[in-house]
Amino acid sequence: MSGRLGREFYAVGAAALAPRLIGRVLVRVDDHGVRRAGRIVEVEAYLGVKDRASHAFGGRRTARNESMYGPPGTAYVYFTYGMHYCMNVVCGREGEPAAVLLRALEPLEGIEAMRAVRPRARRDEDLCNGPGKLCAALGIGRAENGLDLCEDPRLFIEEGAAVGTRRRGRRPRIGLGEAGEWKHKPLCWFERGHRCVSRG
DNA sequence: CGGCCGATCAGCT
DNA sequence: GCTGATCGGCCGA
Repeated sequence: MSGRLGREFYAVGAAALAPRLIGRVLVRVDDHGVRRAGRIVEVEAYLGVKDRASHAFGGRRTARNESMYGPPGTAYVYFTYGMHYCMNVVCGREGEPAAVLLRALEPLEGIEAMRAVRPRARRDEDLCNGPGKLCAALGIGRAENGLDLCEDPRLFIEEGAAVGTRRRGRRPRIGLGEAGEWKHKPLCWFERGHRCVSRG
């Protein structure tokens, strides 16, 4: 049993936090008190107002991305493509909208509960190998947007075991449109060779 | 395995 | 009216 990550862990820039999240464990305690958890194996950093690929580019602030402006350790969950949710961990200083997108998990606990809500995923490694999939599997949606990962009993991240540099890969972020120079910056980190990474 | 496409809505022009 | 930090079904090689 390992402890919950605290405020100071999240109070760094997105490019510093992102690789440190690899190997940690995202925990969701659902309405029935059932724990669903997964080891973080793929993340992306969104650096803030200067990052053209970020929802907060240029200081953009709307109802959707409001939680990006909250304190470090806030969950930023947004709705996209008319049907999927994606979860970010807000980081840096409060008021500066930086965040790390959680892209893939290795399912560890509550796998039956995950299967129940994602019946089409045949193999365990297909339950959480994408940002929309992991939110669906863990039951993370609109109601979880803005939760404080440092305090809330329903959603938090445990220390787990950080993955060392040798076992980490790094590449450009996935799924961006034309974000200029920002499209190609290597701001996606993943655990090398892990079967649950969304793309090799 | 890779490419195309539809689902469906918030935000922007 | 178009695009998107996506997914899964269907198609062809």
